[in-house]
Amino acid sequence: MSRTAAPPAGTRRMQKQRTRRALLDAALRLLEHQSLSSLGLREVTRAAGVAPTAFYRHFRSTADLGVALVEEALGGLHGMIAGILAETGEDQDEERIDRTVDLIARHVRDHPAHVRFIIRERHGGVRLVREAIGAQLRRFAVEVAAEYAGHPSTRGWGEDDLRMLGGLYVDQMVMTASAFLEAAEEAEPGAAAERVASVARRRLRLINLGRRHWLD
Amino acid sequence: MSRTAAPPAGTRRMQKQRTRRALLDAALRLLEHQSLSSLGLREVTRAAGVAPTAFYRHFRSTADLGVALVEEALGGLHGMIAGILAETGEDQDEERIDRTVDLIARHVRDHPAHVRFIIRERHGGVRLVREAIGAQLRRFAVEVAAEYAGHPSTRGWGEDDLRMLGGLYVDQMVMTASAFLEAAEEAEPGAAAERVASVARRRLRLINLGRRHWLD
DNA sequence: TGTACATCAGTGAACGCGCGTTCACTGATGTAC
DNA sequence: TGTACATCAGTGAACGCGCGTTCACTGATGTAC
Repeated sequence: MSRTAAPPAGTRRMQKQRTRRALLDAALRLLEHQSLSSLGLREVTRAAGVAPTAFYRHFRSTADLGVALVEEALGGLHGMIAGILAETGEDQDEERIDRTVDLIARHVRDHPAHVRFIIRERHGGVRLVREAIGAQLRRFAVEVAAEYAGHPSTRGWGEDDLRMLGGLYVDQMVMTASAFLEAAEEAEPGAAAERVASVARRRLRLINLGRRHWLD
Repeated sequence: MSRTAAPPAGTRRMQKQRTRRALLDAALRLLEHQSLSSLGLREVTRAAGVAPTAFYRHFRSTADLGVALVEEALGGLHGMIAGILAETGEDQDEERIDRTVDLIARHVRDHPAHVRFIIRERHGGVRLVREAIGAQLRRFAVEVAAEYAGHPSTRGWGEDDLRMLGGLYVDQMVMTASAFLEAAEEAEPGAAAERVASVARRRLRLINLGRRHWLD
């Protein structure tokens, strides 16, 4: 182990990843109380503990960083949705509802900053980020629609109606996530979250009733 | 008509209102492409054609201006909702849906900047504005719930369920307004708007079906 | 293993610029008589 | 109606500050032999 021995391979790449992570984490923290369109490059690097110019080694702009956050926040979620829908059968609406709402609650609890970012920037002032989020949510809607396409409860539905249903479920999930986030800031977070969960379950129950009577 | 005659009463107040309007309009125009949390005071006064310091004669900050915009955008809408619900009877779901969706489409067409502002700042980075919007939307939800409380189709419903229903309708309307706004930016705005209207109508139809079977 | 050179993530100084806020002011409008 | 004073919406200069971006650099890591 001489002092001039070669360093372990990949050290440089790993260090770069660490700095990138620090930038993303700093941005997420700062975005709790402001919008992406007012997030400053110097602000982020200061919070991350690097020089302002280091930013450019990782992102071209804060908008570019925002697009990376969208991928990070939503890119890995596609499996999950299919998971819930596959695990519970067609005639277990209630169980599916409980699982879905629980999963959203847990996700918001575990990743509040990412969730807040998505909800805030979904209609925010940075076009590229708005479009990236929109594209991901449309993918979710298509996936949900595809899942229901094989179910007896939506037999005979047209393509358009299935896509309408998928979009309705996805929007409902996003609104539920948003409500859980707001609940966390109330006086009694636990009680507020339980109220949010109750409303979310009933909304889904009502939508499911509508789905089952769609072709009446 | 001497040159030193007294000016018409209220001239000063009217001129102040005109400047205030110019500031609000300039802000609305600038907010088409950015969020309130990145809107600058100097930016607004420049666009309004007044000195930066004139801003303080009207608002304490851009956040304060934002709260004024919320009141302007949503304050006058409370009558409209009750209007639709009162004009159409309980057994005219289809007509009520058509009227509602048409009214939203028209409102978005006539006041796109206000609608965009509300949708963008509903989850935006400025707390006071977020809370003002949330309070207004909760009022709408309560009003819709109160309207349905007297209807035979929701006889026997609990208070909680009625509020759940009101919130669901209001969220649906906001999402529809947002979709109309996005439609206006697509390649064929007319066709896109018709698609949005179609999806919105079917979503409301499905929710109405759920409502009618809630106590089955 | 050791050496010599190439790569490149992060640095620090410097720039011009627009920001929010303060202050004393101006001059038209409003009011009291 | 005319006069004298008060009010106050809008001005313009000045301030200190943080911004995004450029540039040449440093020194640890990577690579070829």
